[in-house]
Amino acid sequence: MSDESEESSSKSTRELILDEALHCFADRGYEGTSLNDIAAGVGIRRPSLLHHFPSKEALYTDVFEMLLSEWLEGLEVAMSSPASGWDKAELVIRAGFDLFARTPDYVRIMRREALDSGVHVGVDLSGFLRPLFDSACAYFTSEMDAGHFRRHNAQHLIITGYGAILTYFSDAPFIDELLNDQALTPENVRDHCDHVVAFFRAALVA
Amino acid sequence: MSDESEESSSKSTRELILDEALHCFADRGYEGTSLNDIAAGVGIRRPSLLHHFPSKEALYTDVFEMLLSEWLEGLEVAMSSPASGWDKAELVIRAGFDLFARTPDYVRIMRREALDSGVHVGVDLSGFLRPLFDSACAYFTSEMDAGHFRRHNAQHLIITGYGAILTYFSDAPFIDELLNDQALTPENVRDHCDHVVAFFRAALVA
DNA sequence: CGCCCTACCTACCAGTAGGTAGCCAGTTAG
DNA sequence: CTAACTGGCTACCTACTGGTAGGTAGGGCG
Repeated sequence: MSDESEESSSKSTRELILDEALHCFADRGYEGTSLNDIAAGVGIRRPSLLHHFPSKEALYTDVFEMLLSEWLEGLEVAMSSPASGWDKAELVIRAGFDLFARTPDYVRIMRREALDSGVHVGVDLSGFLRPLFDSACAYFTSEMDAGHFRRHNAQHLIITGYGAILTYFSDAPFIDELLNDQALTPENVRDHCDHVVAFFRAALVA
Repeated sequence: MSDESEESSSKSTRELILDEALHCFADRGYEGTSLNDIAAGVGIRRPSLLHHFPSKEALYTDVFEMLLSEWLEGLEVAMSSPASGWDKAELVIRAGFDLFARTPDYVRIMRREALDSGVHVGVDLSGFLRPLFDSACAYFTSEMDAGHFRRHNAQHLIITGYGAILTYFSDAPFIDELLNDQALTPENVRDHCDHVVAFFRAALVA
């Protein structure tokens, strides 16, 4: 906390605002977050915040584009790996877990956006993600055609995986309560990742 | 629509308010929904709405208790079935799909509540669901001990299933865009249910 | 020195939120 | 017939929202 809220020296005010906004929007949603909340978290007044961003919506859009660029980068790297067969699927799953564990706030914002069907964000969310989705579909389809994976509908498969993986991070507070444990500790994330990998392997690899 | 917003004869105003509130809260969240929105949807003014419910929070809590009682009833019936082995697991999955397909608004409210870690609702969410969770855990553990299912960590397994199934309904608007199709048509729900059943069967049954 | 610019501030705006007070029509009970 | 209750309404309150206007301290620079 101390190196986040006070060190104006290392991070610019603009970056501090983006960080705080990310956290607030993830925690309480777009409507539940006021510009006063964000400004107070940074230690400035609302008008000063609006000096750096023209409007609440623009700030949110900037936060969301930060998210998309980080996700696209992280996932494309894993998905373009030269591995094949189950190795590649496992690599992508583990890369996703690493990525999401590093940025759980992003996951929660994405979830909220999916629930709101992209009302707040100006960018075309599904347009951004469809290339990833299509390439994953193509991969699974070709691997199933080659007989490396059991036959499943590739689109349904990816949606199932998307839900299974993202939920662990987006619903972490709820899972905490259900398990009486911290879902997002490194060892619990690793355990759950291992489980998901083993589960999907059992379902896909004959 | 017509038999929902106007038929004061068949449904009491109180019930009409609960229905409209359910829909609004599911669609735009607690903070994103104003009492004016709900009242307008029912065709009355805000003060008249507050004649039936003492406050926004009380209204929300009532909606949520409606949800919980319906879910508990629906799922407990399926889970207490005398079936065993994979048959019972499939029965519960299909019951869940039926239940969620019938009440997608409930799913979205539950998702929002999990994201907000139960800030708005007075009831103890995880306390309500823990019995279901524990009994599901016990079931899978005993089936795995008996060698009917492949060995997985039961808690992780259920969280994975919870995420995989709920997401299809909570993120339906987003999935619509991704697939260029309506996720919640009866045939698409059935297709996805069949996929999830086959997928989990492949993962669990040796 | 004056000039501009950045980054902050206080004070204010209009609009809207949730909630309350009190009035009024219709129905029902005594 | 009247009293009480129900379920609406208008009018109002306070608190807070996103956003703007205008002012100021201080740094860099010709």
